[in-house]
Amino acid sequence: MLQSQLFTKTRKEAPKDESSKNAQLLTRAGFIHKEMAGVYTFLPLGLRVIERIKDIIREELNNIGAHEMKMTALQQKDIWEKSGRWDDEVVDDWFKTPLKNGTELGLAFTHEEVLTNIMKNYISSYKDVPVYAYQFQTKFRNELRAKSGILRGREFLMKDLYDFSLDKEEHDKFYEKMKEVYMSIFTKTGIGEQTYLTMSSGGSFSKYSFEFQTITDAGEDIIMYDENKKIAINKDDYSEEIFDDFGLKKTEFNFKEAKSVEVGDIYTLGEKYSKALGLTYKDENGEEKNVYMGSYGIGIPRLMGTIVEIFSDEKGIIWPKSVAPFDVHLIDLAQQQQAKQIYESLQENGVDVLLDDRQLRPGEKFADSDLIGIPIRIVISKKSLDQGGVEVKNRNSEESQIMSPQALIEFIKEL
RNA sequence: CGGAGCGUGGUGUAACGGCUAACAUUCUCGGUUUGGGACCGAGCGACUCCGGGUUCGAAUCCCGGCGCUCCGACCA
Repeated sequence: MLQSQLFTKTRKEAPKDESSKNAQLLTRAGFIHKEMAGVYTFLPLGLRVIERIKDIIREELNNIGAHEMKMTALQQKDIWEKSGRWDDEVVDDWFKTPLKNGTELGLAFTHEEVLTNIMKNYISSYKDVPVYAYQFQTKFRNELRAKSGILRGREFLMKDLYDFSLDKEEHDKFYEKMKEVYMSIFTKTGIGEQTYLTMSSGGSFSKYSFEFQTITDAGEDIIMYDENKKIAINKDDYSEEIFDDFGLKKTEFNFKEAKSVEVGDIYTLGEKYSKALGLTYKDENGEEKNVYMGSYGIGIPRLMGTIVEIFSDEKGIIWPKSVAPFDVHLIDLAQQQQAKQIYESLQENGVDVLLDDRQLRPGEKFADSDLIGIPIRIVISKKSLDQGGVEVKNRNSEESQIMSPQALIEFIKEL
């Protein structure tokens, strides 16, 4: 992409209606635009990051036999009444609205009921399960208080996966697998080191569930975590009881306390929704059984915001390679043909390049580059050409090296 | 939903109840400059969030609304 064609601009100052680091940096660098509290537009750079994150998740989920689909954001009232979740006393963050013909509907806050209802068309035999289906969908939560930039929004993109299993045993196996898959996703997006599989109370479906908590001061949760054993307990649930229930000895752990963000959660739903909506199959003996379910969520903007909270310095964002909007930021200070040639040959080799072809002073280009945070910066200038090529520098290091255009291609391809 | 704070050009700030609402930045034009948001000059850009009230006079004081941020509660 040519930076001269990118319509967004950077700002020196953050708008005063943002105080979280993620929203300040993402706004200043031109990744997001706030529409209202908790509601953000993702601009071209921001969308690229979203798509990179989605790609990582997709690859992991497709690997274990899950299939992507896309459900609707408008949902009918009656399937929610069957599970009892239409009631404001049960779920208090609905956005509900009547149609012109009077029919009441809800804006999606989750999709258990919807997908369970869909699956009634496709699951009728024990041979039809397990089914693993997921989507990336806009979710609407009528939060009393949106906060922390893109970490808690009223409208946000969520990856939600649901498993439809034969029985508890089959579901449990998948659940264990998802623990690994989630960890792998968070590792690939760059926050593996800070992210802990965390035990917490499980809500209405089961006594306990697991969530993935990433340590950062921007978080609204508090976890007790063991760095070596790589496990944590949500502080709300940190008790003798939980140790007993999991058969663990408190003395075997060295727990520390930290603020954290819940970047993902995995729930066992059991037969709650299959029973409520009548999703059953016939087993080998012709007997009717309820499908056994689980749900697995990751808030995509929240994950993106968490990454920014962790990886930044006083100059701007420092994207992990895997989720950066571009692989390389090519900065042309020479205003000659070489930059265009390198730009094109990098692209031919499958490298995503942002070429800063604007006629600006070097200082401004460097400042923008640091703010936007693309992991590799390549400068082509009179100075670098005199020294025999281009200057390559990582965003997170001060050192740079000169290499020839040919060597550059090889160097980038190997990363 | 309880509490606190804040709403002034696109952005960030200033202005005792009293001149034409100021400064910086962005933007436009001209000049100079080209390895860390450089410099000089000239411009454009505001019903001071909305509605009432007090006053000779309100960005400023009072009431109501709306919006935003933060703390707490909530987060299936």
